Amino acid sequence: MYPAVDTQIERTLYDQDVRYTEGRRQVVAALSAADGPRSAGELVAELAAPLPLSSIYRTLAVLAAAGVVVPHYSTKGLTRYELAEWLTGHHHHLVCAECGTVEDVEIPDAFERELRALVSGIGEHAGFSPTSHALEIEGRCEGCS
Amino acid sequence: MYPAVDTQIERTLYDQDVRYTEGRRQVVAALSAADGPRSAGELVAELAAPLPLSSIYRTLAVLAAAGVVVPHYSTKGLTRYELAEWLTGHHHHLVCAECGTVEDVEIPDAFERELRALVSGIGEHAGFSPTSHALEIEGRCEGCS
DNA sequence: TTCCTTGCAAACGATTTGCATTGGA
DNA sequence: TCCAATGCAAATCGTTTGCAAGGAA
Repeated sequence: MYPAVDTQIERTLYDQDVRYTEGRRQVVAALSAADGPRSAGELVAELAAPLPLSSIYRTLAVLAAAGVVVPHYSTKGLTRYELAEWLTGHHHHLVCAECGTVEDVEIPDAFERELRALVSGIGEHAGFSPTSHALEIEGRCEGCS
Repeated sequence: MYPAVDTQIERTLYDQDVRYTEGRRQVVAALSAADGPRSAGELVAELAAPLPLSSIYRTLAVLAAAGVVVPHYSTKGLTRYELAEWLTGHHHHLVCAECGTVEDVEIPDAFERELRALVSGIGEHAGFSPTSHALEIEGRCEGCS
C-alpha cells in the first residue's frame, strides 16, 4: 500500500469529521493491495484480521460516502468496491465472463483523451450531464481460457 | 416493437427448441418498447398483463441462455436486461448516478471503430481475450439535474 | 400422452438495520 | 466524557427453486 494514499485518505476523512479507525484502515489496506474491485465477501478473506461482514459493509458505505471508495456492480448481484480514481489513477476494467473477476487496466493517454472528449460531447444528448465514464471490456481471463 | 425483431427471436428460439410462449412474448415486447435495460421488478409494471416475478425471472433466464437478452448489473444489486445487440444494434449506456436509470446511446461510427481496435489490442494484456465492450457514461439524467 | 411452462410459496444469499457494548478523540 | 463505531442477530430484498397444476405439440 502506498503510504501517500493512506495519508490522503487520512486527511480526507479528517476533513469530513469521519474517524479513520483500525477496522477502516484494514479495509483500505486490503483494497489497496488488491488488483481490482473487491466485494465485502471477498474482503473478509483478504483482511489481515477477519472482520464481521456487517462491519465491512458499514465501513464500505462510510468510505463511499466520503468519496474514498467507489462501488461497481457485477455478476450475481455482487457489489465490488475499489479505491476512488483520485487515489489510484484513472483506469478501466477487464471483466471475465466466465468467473466474474475484474481486473484493472489502463489505456493509452491519446485514446483516453478522445474518450473524454466523446463523453463530454454526449452531454448534448437528452440533457444528460456526464460526470465520469467507464469502459468495461468483457472476455475471458487467463485462468478461464 | 419491430416485427422484424420478433420474427428473428421467433426463429432463434425455434432453432433451439425453445418455446416462444405468450408470457415470453410479453416480456420481449416490454423490453422492446423500453429505451434501456429493465429489471424484473420494473418489467412487472410495464407488462400489458402483470406476470408473477418468478415467471419473469425464469423467462429472462431462458431468453438470456438463448442469446436473445443480455443482463446488466446495476445499482442496488439490481440486474437489468435488454435485447441483445444483434437484435437492436450496438450501443452504450448513460447511467444516472442519482436515480439509477439507464438509457441507451449510440456513439459515432468513427469512434466506435477506434474503440473496437483498442479493445482487441488489450488482448495482449495479461492473456485476456476480449469478446465485447461496453462504455458506461455516468452522470445526471434530465429529470435529476 | 409427454414434456415444458407457470404460479405459488418457501428457500437463498447479499446487504442492511436495531440494539447493546466498546472504543476513540 | 460522549458520541461514533462495532458485533451480533434479526430483518430486508432481489432472486432462485421445489412442487403441483396448466398448456402446447
